[in-house]
Amino acid sequence: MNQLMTYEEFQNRVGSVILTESGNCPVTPVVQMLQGKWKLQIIYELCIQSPMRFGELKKMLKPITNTMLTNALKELEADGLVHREQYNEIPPRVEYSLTEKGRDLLPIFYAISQWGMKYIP
Amino acid sequence: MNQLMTYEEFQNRVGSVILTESGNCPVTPVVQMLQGKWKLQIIYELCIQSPMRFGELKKMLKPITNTMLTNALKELEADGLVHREQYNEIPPRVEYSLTEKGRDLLPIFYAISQWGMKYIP
DNA sequence: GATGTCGATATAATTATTATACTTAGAAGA
DNA sequence: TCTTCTAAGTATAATAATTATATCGACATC
Repeated sequence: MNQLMTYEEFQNRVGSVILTESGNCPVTPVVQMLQGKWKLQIIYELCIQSPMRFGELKKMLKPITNTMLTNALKELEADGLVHREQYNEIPPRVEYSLTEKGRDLLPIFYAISQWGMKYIP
Repeated sequence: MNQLMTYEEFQNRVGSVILTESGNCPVTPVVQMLQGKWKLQIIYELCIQSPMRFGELKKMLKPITNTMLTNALKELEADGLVHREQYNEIPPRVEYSLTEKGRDLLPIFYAISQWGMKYIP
């Protein structure tokens, strides 16, 4: 079982438990990492445009609060998905961008958007 | 823009806003539909094995509570992703399975598992 | 001076999730 | 008969996550 497994192989094997080389589930921890009301949406915005300032992200995710955006970005940075670049200007400027690890989540959004294209009216 | 868009086309276009034919975002509503601490994990379990009884699901998702499993399954059913089949026996037996709409989420889990294979130690 | 900017932080109020106990109708065992 | 057990929930209260609102800091502009 490796990362070159095709979708057809995945389909055939998903009936049994799929594990990484070290015996872990490759799905559950990722789902947990992306858990939280805003994380996926933040990452998707950064897929569309990157880098993005704090205020731009806030505008795109409109009803989000400062608290949640700050906390989510901190956790995404801690997980290595997002890079934070701070410029020492007044008023402050902070830019967020996806790391390679974060950009590698793009296929997930492709799959989501394919589903959405099919089922969202 | 249609659902036959390849991943390469998606990659090239994700820099601009991607929309369904009716002008909606095909990602955000799906993300919101799958929001909540347990929904993705429940669907993944049902990808692995289906149908599954309430108690089996509960065992697989171990620390989940009755309340959350019940509520999440109700919402997944309301969204047409999960089918609930109740048998009038004592003690009761209720089996949950994925609908076609639910099974079509499988590519999302494939993408997630590919990422997990690459990044989870 | 007074006001505005931007990326936060602080606090309290509201939801979401968890923990615990309980319900149901009958089967099986004592 | 009477108690115990089952499976799929429901009811209630406690805890955690999210939201609403106000504020900070250092400087620029009015």
